[in-house]
Amino acid sequence: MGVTIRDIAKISGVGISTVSRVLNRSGPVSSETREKVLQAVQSTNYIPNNSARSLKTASSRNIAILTKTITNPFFHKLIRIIEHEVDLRGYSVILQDASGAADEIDSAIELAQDRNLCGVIIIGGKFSYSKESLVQLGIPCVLLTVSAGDTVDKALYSSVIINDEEAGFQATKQLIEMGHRKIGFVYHGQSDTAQENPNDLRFYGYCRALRESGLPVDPTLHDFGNLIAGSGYAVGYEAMQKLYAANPDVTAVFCFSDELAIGVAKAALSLGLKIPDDISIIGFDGTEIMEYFNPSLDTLYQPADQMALTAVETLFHMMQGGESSHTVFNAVLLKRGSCKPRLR
Amino acid sequence: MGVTIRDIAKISGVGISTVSRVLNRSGPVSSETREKVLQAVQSTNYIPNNSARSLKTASSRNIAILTKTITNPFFHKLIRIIEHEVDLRGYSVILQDASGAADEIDSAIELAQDRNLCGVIIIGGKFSYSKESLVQLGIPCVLLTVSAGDTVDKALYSSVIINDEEAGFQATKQLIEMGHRKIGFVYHGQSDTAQENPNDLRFYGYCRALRESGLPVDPTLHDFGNLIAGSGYAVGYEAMQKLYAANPDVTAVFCFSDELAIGVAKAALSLGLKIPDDISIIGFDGTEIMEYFNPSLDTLYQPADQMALTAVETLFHMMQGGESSHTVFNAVLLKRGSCKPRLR
DNA sequence: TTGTAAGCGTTATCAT
DNA sequence: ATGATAACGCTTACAA
Repeated sequence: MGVTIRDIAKISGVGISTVSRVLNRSGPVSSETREKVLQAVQSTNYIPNNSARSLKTASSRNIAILTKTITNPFFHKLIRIIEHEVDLRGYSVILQDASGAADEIDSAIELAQDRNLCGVIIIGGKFSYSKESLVQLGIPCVLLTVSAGDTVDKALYSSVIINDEEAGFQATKQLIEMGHRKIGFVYHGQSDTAQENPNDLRFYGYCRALRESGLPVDPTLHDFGNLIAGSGYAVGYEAMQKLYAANPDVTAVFCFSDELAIGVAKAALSLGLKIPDDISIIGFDGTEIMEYFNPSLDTLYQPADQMALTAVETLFHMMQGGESSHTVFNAVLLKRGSCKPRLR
Repeated sequence: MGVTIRDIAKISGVGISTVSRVLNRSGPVSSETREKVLQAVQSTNYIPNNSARSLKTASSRNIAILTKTITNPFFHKLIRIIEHEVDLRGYSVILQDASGAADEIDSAIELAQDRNLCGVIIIGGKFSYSKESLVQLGIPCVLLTVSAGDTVDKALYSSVIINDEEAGFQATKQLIEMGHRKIGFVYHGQSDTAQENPNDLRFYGYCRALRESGLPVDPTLHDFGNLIAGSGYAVGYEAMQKLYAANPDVTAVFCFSDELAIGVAKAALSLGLKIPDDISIIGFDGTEIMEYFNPSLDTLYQPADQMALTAVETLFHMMQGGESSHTVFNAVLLKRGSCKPRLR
């Protein structure tokens, strides 16, 4: 169908290996010859076939983004930036939603081998990583927004995360300092795995802040039983309804994500509560919608751009044989007025 | 590195073509032999190399999603569903943001050849399509949410769109029937291309409704000059500020997207206007956030699931040699109470 | 029903 | 500095 390297060789009157050398700068070529070849490439619109190259070099110039909770707007932001950065480097992004897969790392392994992937960035989710699976994966892997925990050798993968526990602590502490005593925490429920995940970590931060202030960790403030399977908005909405039913005297809610926070806020407003007069709300992620919501909502900003960029840089570093690395960013509290000191 | 078809052949004591036949059901194999081969595949965890297959068959089992305005939440929804459907069919999705590219169809052509793509779904944007480029692309192509217009042979591509003009007409007409006379329209500005695009089409619908009711098409109600380059939220916010400054007596706004509508709503609220008492607002897309915004906002729902599914089905139909097709869905007005009859 | 062998379009090794 | 030529792992005639 298309024009091949052989055509270019023929047209420019050189051998195919010379063409290859020109295209890949993989060897010495006289500037004269180089010109002729480049001419031919131009005039024919020649584009090297990546499958052939991939077959030969066992490297496809494809990296995959693997994700579970693909509905989260914050993840969209990450994906968008990753795609851009990867594109800049001449690679393509394969998007793979692992929501369905029981063991998503396995689907990554399969994809990696099948598609000659050069690397994988895994976003979010509660993945069950193990030394074995990471080794079997066989290609550089960066975990973004999650960590594999201390049980796995840190050299086997890289990670880019936020200081989840500390951020959860700070948000809660701030609410406490504002005089709040009944502080709800809305998240996706504590996980049963031994894995560290943002969900649990932020919860631990929440608990630590309460404990340090001598406040009880009251299950009715964070455990709402089974919630509907739906978007973060819907989950947050339902959680807030249950929270309020169990604790009409709740005065503040800290939410695991902005998505949940909006659901919580909407439910609060529907219950006739005023934000921040009756109830203070803090979200997590720092997505733009939080500013445009009515009223604007406080949120812990995660530097999505930097995190995504770091993930890509780290991945390419590893792809070039570099060491793995583990970066932790700090969340920044953006105050928009949805939190207010509690008057006695 | 990995185990190859030759290994499987050796292990199961057959020829490699037999293995291939088993794996692809591409020829007769005795069930006995088949078993042996399958055994070997199982025990070795053999995964065929897609690059080799792709090189040989000139088909990569990859399809690409090309998009410009990748920030739009409605597009995220489409992408998510497409990815899922494509995955179900054993193919992978390459995500390509063409925001930067001057001529995005060119980057599609390059990608198509380079990556042996099997098909492309192009979402949104104002692409400059031409017969030539579509022909040169050489692979099945589905335009989602946009059309190439009447100048291009409909056989060269498929499309899945919404009835933009009619929906714009209906939304505006409803506002008129509610008694509104000064109705703003916030969109991304009329394009200069000859291309049909949703932006212009909804605007035409807006104009038609006004004309049919004998109302003037007042530029100060839809032309806000140069707006900041930012998210839809930010653009909507600024547009509403300008709209109100020029027309303090505006009583309704129809927005091209939900994203814009939220920016518009936020600006209106900041200006001290009450929704819907002082101003009625309608968005477009039917994204979930419209329900959770405070107050909930009316929107023209686009059936994202059906549209994405249809796009994938159409693409695969074409990939199997089928004809192109052009599907138009109808937008449905979801009333949430952000529009109210205007009292004289 | 099965195996042999010839490519697919590259890259890379080796002579020249 | 350049050009044959042998892989890479697979599919697919064609032979057996």
